[in-house]
Amino acid sequence: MARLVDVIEDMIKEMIDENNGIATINRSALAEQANCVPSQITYVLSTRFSSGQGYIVESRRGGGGQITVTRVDFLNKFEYLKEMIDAIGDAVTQQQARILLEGAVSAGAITKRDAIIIMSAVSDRALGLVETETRSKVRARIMKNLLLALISE
Amino acid sequence: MARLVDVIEDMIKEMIDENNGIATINRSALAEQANCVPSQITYVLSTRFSSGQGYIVESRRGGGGQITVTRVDFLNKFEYLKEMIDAIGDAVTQQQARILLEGAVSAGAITKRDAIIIMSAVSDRALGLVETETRSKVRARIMKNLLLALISE
DNA sequence: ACACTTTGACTTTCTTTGACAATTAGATTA
DNA sequence: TAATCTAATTGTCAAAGAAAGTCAAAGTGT
Repeated sequence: MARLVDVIEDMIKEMIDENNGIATINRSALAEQANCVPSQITYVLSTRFSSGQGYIVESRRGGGGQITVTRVDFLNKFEYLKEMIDAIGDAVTQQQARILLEGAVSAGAITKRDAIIIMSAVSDRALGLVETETRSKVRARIMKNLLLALISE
Repeated sequence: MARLVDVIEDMIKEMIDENNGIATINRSALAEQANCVPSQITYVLSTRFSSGQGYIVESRRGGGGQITVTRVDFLNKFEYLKEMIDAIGDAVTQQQARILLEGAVSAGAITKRDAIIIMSAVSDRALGLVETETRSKVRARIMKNLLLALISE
């Protein structure tokens, strides 16, 4: 028979998958669903969802309390940004920049906020004073610097 | 079910938003609206609108008494960034940019992280391809765009 | 034998409620 | 006018309620 820990682990992972990388758990409700005591959930969380395993677990006690489990993918994020920097290369147009940033957001590599910030720095409006011949090159350079700053922080 | 505290917190924040950063509250009326005892309002105020969270709460008892909640952080931040944009003007050197950003961080107007990001976009390294005569002007333009993006987010 | 699971009693934290106290503006009275 | 009363407000505090956390003892599988 499958071990309880495994059952619960799967349940939580499924919740995470179904919900964009974030599961919001009501401990006692989940315990009831899995037919076990609430502290079992705590046990699974601490043995299978540690930060070393790529998860962030936050919780609140008291009325309306809850546990949230977030899956973070540092490696992928890092890889993604590196590839993005490659893709930018020596020059990038405003359109290309926008597309790259949108892709990064939906891949979860950067936040929407950061995308907006970066876009505001490399828009044609921001770079209006740069001659059109070099503009795409300047844009590429700024954008790569911004992405590197995001990575190494 | 949504927590009562959260509901009330949102109600108050909405009032603040709708009214220029200042909410004037009648405790018992708000309690009735939220379907709770008046002291619940007091509880929310003390746990969610402390000065550490950027709010000033003042009150008066007795006939015609009331509670006012003022948001300070956002206003100050906003003002600070506006002045910063003024200070940048048409042109700004790398040194000046760094000093302005450090000031903004210690004033709490922007986070250290954002300062690093902005600096990475306006450093001489990022703007290396821009001719030296126009570089300070380009830098000013990018920096102002970035700050505006921060403000309006 | 050992490491890992499962259970449950007890603890800690946060929220909700209600009774009672303090304060104030305005009306009433001496 | 000055003092007093009254009604309208907010403040305080402790108890009850609603989660999640801890830890040690008992159970299981290899």
